[in-house]
Amino acid sequence: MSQSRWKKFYEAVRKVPRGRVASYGQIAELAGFDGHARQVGYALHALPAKSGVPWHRVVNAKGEISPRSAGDSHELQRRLLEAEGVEFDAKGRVDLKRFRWDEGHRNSERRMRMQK
DNA sequence: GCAGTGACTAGTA
DNA sequence: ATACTAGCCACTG
Repeated sequence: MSQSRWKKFYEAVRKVPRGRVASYGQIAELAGFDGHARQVGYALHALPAKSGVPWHRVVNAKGEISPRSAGDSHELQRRLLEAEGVEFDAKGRVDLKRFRWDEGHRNSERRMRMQK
């Protein structure tokens, strides 16, 4: 089944640390399917709620919670993220400069220091 | 196999 | 800054 393909995405999502977010493209790249950002979204869409995958840490490239075609999961997503300490601006976007997760996260600390 | 669809992105206007 | 466009590619009917 195609699930095995999505499993890679799920594993990648699981790597995102608490209190951080990653973009769909980032997840795809991390999973070894660079450029398949859309499929990440599709995979998460088909993801069972009880899978244990922190899907709520995945946002689009703008740091925004991508609009769903249906459902209220976007509200849940925001609640879960705020519960982890992720802040949203007035437009409902995450401050990527502070919360975007970098694989190398080499500049994380530097950013922390420079952080406005 | 073709056409429509989408929880995306990077470009362009 | 926002709005629209064209690539993108796997899934579905």
